[in-house]
Parts: sequence; C-alpha cells; structure tokens
Amino acid sequence: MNIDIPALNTKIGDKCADCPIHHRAVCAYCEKSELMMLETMKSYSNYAAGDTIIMAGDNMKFVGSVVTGVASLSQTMEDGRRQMVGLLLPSDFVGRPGREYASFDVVATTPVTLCKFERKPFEKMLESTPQLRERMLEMVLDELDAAREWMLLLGRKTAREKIASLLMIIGKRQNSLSPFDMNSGMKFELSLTREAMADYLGLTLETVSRQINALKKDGVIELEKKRHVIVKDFTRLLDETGDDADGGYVI
Amino acid sequence: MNIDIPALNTKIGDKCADCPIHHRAVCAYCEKSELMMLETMKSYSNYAAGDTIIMAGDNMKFVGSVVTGVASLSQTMEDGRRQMVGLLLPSDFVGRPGREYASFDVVATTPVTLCKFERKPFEKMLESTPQLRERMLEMVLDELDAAREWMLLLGRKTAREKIASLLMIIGKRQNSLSPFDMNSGMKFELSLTREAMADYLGLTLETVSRQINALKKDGVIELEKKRHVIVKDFTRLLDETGDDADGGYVI
DNA sequence: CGATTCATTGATACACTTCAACAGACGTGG
DNA sequence: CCACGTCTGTTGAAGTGTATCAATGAATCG
Repeated sequence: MNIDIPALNTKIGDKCADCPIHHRAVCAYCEKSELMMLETMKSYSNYAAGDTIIMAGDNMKFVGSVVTGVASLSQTMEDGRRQMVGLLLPSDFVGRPGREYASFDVVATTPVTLCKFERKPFEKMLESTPQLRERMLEMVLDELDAAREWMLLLGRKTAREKIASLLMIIGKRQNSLSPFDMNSGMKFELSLTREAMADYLGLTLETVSRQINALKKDGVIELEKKRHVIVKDFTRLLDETGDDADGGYVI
Repeated sequence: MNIDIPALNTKIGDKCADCPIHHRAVCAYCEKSELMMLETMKSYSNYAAGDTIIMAGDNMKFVGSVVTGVASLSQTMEDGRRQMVGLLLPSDFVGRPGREYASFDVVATTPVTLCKFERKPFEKMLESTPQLRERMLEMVLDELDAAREWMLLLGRKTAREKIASLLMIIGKRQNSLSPFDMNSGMKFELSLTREAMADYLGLTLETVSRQINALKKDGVIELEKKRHVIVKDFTRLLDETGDDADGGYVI
C-alpha cells in the first residue's frame, strides 16, 4: 500500500492497460473485458493544489482513483477545528460506493489527476464483478489498519513523537522505490505546509514549527529550505517516534 | 477462562437462523444453504471480562462475530501507553480475512460470546459467496468511517466533548435495536471501566472521572450505580459532543 | 471480614495552545 | 525596479487543559 509511482513520462490516455496505477488501484485484478467496461464509465480530471475535490455533504456523482499527486481527506468542526483523517496517494481510492453523500472533504495538496468513474454504473459493476470487489475489500482493510495506527499517534503520542512519526512515514514512502541504506541516511521533500502537518497530527502549526526546529537543533534531522529534510541517523529518528524497533507502520 | 462449549450448551444454538445477531452480522445476507455451510465451520467460545481473546502478533486461526458482550481492539506502546482503536459490540466482526497475524489486541471488557469460524474455510467461502463478501465490505467501510470519526475526536476534541461523544455512541448503539423516543430520553449500561474509557478517548482515567461527574453536575446526564447512565435531554448531550446537529455517527 | 478492584477528589506540574509580533519568499502592478 | 500585499514559517510570553502524584472512598467477593 502507498508506494509512490515513478513520474509519468507518458500522457495518460484512455487505455486502462497503459495506466501507471492500474496494477495497484481498485481495478488491479480486473481482466481485459472488465477494464474495457470501466473505460466506458471513466474520465480524467485535473485539480490544482488547494482545490477542493469533494466537500463533505456533496452528492457523490463519482468515485475514482488518484492517478498522480497527493490529496487529503479531512473533517472540519463547526468552529473551524480540522483533522485530517487520510492521505490519498496515487492508486488510492476516492469515495465510497453505496453512499450517496460524502462524509469528508477531499482537498488536493499538490496538483492531482483523478480517474473518475460515474458512481451508479460503478456500483452496478461492483455487484457483478468479483475481482473488483475483492480488490476493493483489500484496499479498505489496508486503510482501516492505517487509520488505527494513526489513532495511536493521535491519542497517545507526544508532539515530538508525532512529528518524528510523520517524517518517518513520509520519508520511508518517498524512498521506498530506491531503497536507501539505513546508515547513509535519507533525504526527502516534505510536501505539506506546517498547517497541513498540524491538521494531520492534531497539533497547532506553532507546535509543529517548534518541534521540527527542536529535532533540528538536537541533530536528529537537518533542513534545507524549510521543506527539504535530511535524515542522517535513521535509527535516531526511529527512536524518536516512540514505536518499537520494527516501526509498525506498513508502507 | 476460555471455555469452548459445544454449540448446544447455551441458549445460543447451532442454528444460525435463531441467532440474535444474524440480521446484522457478516452473515446477514446469506441464504439458508450458505448459513448451513457456515454452521459446518463454526463454534462458540465464551470469555470472561478481562480475558485476552487475541494478542497482537498471534497467528489467527479463526475469525468471527461478537454474539453478546463487548470487546475492545487496542494497541500498546513499549512504555505501557495504550490506545483503543475499536469497540466490538454484538454483531461486529473480529479478525481480518487474508491476514495471518493479528495486528491488534482483542480483549473482552465484559463477558463475551464469540461465534468463531475457522479462518481458512471462511476465507475460501468468502471467495465464492458474493453475499458474504458484500456484507463484509459494507461492514469494513462502516468501521473505516467510524475510525475516521474517532480520529477527529482524538485529534481535536476536548475531554468533555470526548466523554459526551462516547456516551452518545454507546447509548445510540445500545438503543438501536429497540428505538427510543429522542424526547423521552434514553438509559443504558456503560460497560466500560473508567480506565477503558480513558484508553479509548486518549485521556487518563482521572480526567474521565472528573468529566463524567462534571456532566452529571451540569445536569446533562444522570448516574445510577456509576455505570448506568440516564440521558433525559438527548439534544443537550448532542450539543456537548461538538458535532453538528445531525450527529455524524453512523450506527 | 480483609482484600481487591474501581472510582472520586485534591494539589501541583507541565505540555501544548493561544495570542502576538516579526521575518523571509514570492508575485503583482504601478 | 521598488512598494505592496500575501502566504508561510519562526519565535516569544502568557494562559490553560490535562496529566501526574497521592490519598481516600465505595463496591464486590471469597
């Protein structure tokens, strides 16, 4: 789950077989004939960073897959308090079949390309296509596990542990294609603002800023240009997460 | 502790059709022939309050449904900090098909009766039984929504809002079978200790105790015998949760 | 009956929030 | 090219909600 895909060097056409995410997305187990059927109900949309893709309460006319970019799933209380409840990466599924109205906001945090399926036809196909439903079930179970790991973070970790955990997750994920030597360290681009991190971690943006700089001052991480992180001592960062040696987070 | 009983030893017989939860559990959409098949792979187990039903890391030999009682799904850090990540009530599913080892602890918080299915045969049946898989998908999607609601609670709600939300959920869920009049109020048994509530809400047990008594002092709830809650003014409690009018929690 | 578990209550500590000021990066338009 | 506004991030000072530590009470049970 959640492995970044190589940058697209081809245009995204309407052929599912050429799709960069089709081996990981909801359609992963579909056969040619089923992919052809999906092609009849799909379309692509692009969103700019910051765009709201779906608002909680919206009547859902489509579901779909993230093809490129990063989007966030979040909830907002009446007084403005906000909590991110999921990060949507390429191949992740957007929307819930069988539900008429959206429960959460979906916002593009980077430019996003979405492969959309009209909801009704998709639901109908889901009923009659075991492969589709099987993959769907798998993906939802993975998301549930991830959500539960996050609950531990939100409920019990300190601010410093939260930051370290987030850096860990983003770093590992971004480096997962070209596995790095744990001793030689890793570099990565932090594509979230301090505010977005705060919304994710259940903190304020000031606390996020302070804790990141504390980790820097303590030599756990180095910073280039505010959003570019260098982790020289990988195990040191792991220690700071509060998780046991193995990490616990499934990537 | 963990007494495996022959199916006929209790009120709960081996006839799925007579099962008190069969209209809500994973088997809800199954037809007679399928129920009969399930009957060949199932058995009942009883657990005392406090018993560990599954430990994280265990090799999962079974999955199943909670028939009676309440169990909790939780995670523990090395230094003892604990976070509940799910509440398992009658009809809820236990275990994850397709996964060999358990990711979380499952502990009985009250005496629990579990309807167990051997994992391998169940998985096989899941593959070949659309009704079973459909219900499974529905239930997992509901759990995911509930987990995400809980993330908002853990990340952004105050202690008082957390308590009110928990009372709301347990109350609604326990009264969902025999629907109550929202104006006449509701009564329910709070089957969790203060410590269990604390683990669920990401608080300490002292804070839980203080906040429950504060809600009582403010006339939002009444208490009988520490664990028996009476809610006269339903909307008042709803206000205290911080959620918008509609509640948001799916039952 | 003491023993044990569960819950309440008080005093104090501190992690994080809140409020506020400021600095750097960036783009825009005169 | 500079003045400007905006967005993002940093930093300080003060406030507060919840944790921690500690003692006591209430209920249950063999």
